[in-house]
Parts: sequence; C-alpha cells; structure tokens
Amino acid sequence: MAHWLMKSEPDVFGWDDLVAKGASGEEWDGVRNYQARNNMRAMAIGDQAFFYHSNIGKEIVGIAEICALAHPDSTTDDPRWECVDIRAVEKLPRPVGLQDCKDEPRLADMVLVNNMRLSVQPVTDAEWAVICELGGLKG
DNA sequence: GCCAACGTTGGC
DNA sequence: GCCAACGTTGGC
Repeated sequence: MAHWLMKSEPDVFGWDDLVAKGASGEEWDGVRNYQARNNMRAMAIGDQAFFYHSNIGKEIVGIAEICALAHPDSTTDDPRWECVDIRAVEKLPRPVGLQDCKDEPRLADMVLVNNMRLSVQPVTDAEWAVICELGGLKG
C-alpha cells in the first residue's frame, strides 16, 4: 500500500472538519498543481495519507484514507484538474511538527522537508514508520 | 504581514 | 522553446 501526505490550512479545512465528514469523507478539491494531481491519480482505495496542517500548527495531526479514486474536480470546469475523496482514520496521539521532521535525520529526504510547497506528496514506507513512531503510534 | 521559493503563463 | 513576469504557497 502506498502512503501520502496531504496539506490543508486548518482555518479553511482542518482535521476536525474531516472527522466531522464521517465515513463518507470529503472531496479533496482545489488542487491546481500537476505534480499534486499526478500523485492523486496514483492513489488507490485504502491508501493512507498523513493530514498536515500548514500555516497554523505546521504539524501532522492525523491519518486519512483514500475512499474514492481520482475524479473530475467539481469546483472547476477545467478538465485538467481531478481529485480523490479522503476520510479520517485516526488522530495521532502526539502531532508531529515540521521542525520535528527537520530535526529527524531519518526524514532528511522527505518531500515535506525538501519541497515544502507540494500539497500532495508521496511518503516512503520508511518515512511513514518513523512518523508513526514520533507520533506515538505503533505503526 | 513579509518575503523567498516555486510553478505557471504568455510574449517573443 | 526560452525566459521574464506574475501569482500563490507557506514558513517565519
């Protein structure tokens, strides 16, 4: 199973908002970046993604799961843009901050650290395990 | 609120 | 196809 990381500004749409959507989840619309879109196209049902709060908090707060494959973004008529649906799975016992990632040598190559601006990123299995550990999950 | 980094757009 | 201008993102 592949792993991902998705960013959101919590004052626009945060972890609590995703939890409130329940099992049906939420359309991850509004992405206008080819790399991010390509990542979403590569997602499979059941893939898991870290949910990252940008700007406010700057930390990974929980784990979400892909519950719908990439489909046209309903917020635009532009056929280039697609999005997946995600739903909340589990909150991290301890949020993992951006600084925590920068301070962790095993995460030195993480996209979050090196290409800060990409809003939908792949996460390697090794990085996933490290962050689960830092976040207080068994993995 | 500022500004640096990055991606996209559009003129040539 | 290049590159300058512009817009957006996101940390600080």
